[in-house]
Amino acid sequence: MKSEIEVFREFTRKKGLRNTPERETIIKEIFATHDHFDVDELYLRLKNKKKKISKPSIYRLIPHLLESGLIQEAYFEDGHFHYEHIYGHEHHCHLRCLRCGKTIEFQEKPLEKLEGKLAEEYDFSVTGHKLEVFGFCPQCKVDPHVAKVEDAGDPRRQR
Amino acid sequence: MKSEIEVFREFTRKKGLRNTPERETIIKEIFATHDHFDVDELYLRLKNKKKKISKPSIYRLIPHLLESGLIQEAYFEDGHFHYEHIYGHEHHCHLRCLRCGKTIEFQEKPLEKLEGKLAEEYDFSVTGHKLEVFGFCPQCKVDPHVAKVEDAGDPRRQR
DNA sequence: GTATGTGCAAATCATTTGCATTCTC
DNA sequence: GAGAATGCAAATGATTTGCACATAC
Repeated sequence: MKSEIEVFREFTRKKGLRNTPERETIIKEIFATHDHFDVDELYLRLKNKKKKISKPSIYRLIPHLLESGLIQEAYFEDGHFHYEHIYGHEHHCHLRCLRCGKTIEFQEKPLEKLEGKLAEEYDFSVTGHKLEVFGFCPQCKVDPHVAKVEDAGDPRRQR
Repeated sequence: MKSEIEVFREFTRKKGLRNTPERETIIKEIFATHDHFDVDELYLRLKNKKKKISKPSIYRLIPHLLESGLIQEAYFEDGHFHYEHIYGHEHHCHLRCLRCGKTIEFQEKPLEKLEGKLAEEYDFSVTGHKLEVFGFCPQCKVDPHVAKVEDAGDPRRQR
């Protein structure tokens, strides 16, 4: 199986883009953990490792990583997107509490049948999907009608 | 079936929130069309109708509408969320082009089995879901490797 | 050699917040 | 009458952009 770096090199070659050491450093860092990441956190991780990468370089790379299929948006929280790398890894979906914002990951059977149907019907080349299921977590559903809980914060706070 | 206004009144009563004419005006406007909406567009629609509603009032209402199940995030594009009202309407999912951002709505069979399983497994009270399928549209997949198309813009531009 | 990428600083712009006032319950 | 909600103006903070320089192809 090709490494993520190789996949990206191929992608840039095909698209007439350029690969750079900065980009490879960012990609390696993204794939260095199994966790989600967001731009700021990724920037800090790189900074801690004494890599001199600017935030704009990260922001400018993300659309390419999305398009190349290496990463995917996972969810939007705390005012910004969180991403997950999907190349070579099981992709997971998210169960989120509408009240406190708590997020749980779960695996679900691939929606391959649906993807195939959509590909045919709309003539799309389908590459993946994102599924979020909403509801109320055990704590928040207990008494969903109390005016004030020790608010864990709005699911959509900040920015 | 209760009207959306009634649903919201009940919600505020149960939660110890307050209902106001401004909020009812906003809710009515949201349900006045079948389309998606975003905050700015909604604000302008109200403005055109000579309703004096401020943007912060809309922003402050949205978390309540999400929690009450009247609306749901549809997708994030052009730097902000787009919402859809789901109360009393068929909810639809989205098929999006990773290249040009084109978005197509489609109906899918309810993922009820999955929702039930998640509810049980995680003790959640599940209220809905959001499914986005990604890929490349007929135009963009034709020659996905050309460096430049008459860019319809980045899917994730602006902010 | 040319066009693309980088870092920096400044600009954007959606969203949030402080505050004085108004209004629901 | 107390606590919420409103509008306004100002603040916040993620993302984008202009620019001069560096560098991949």
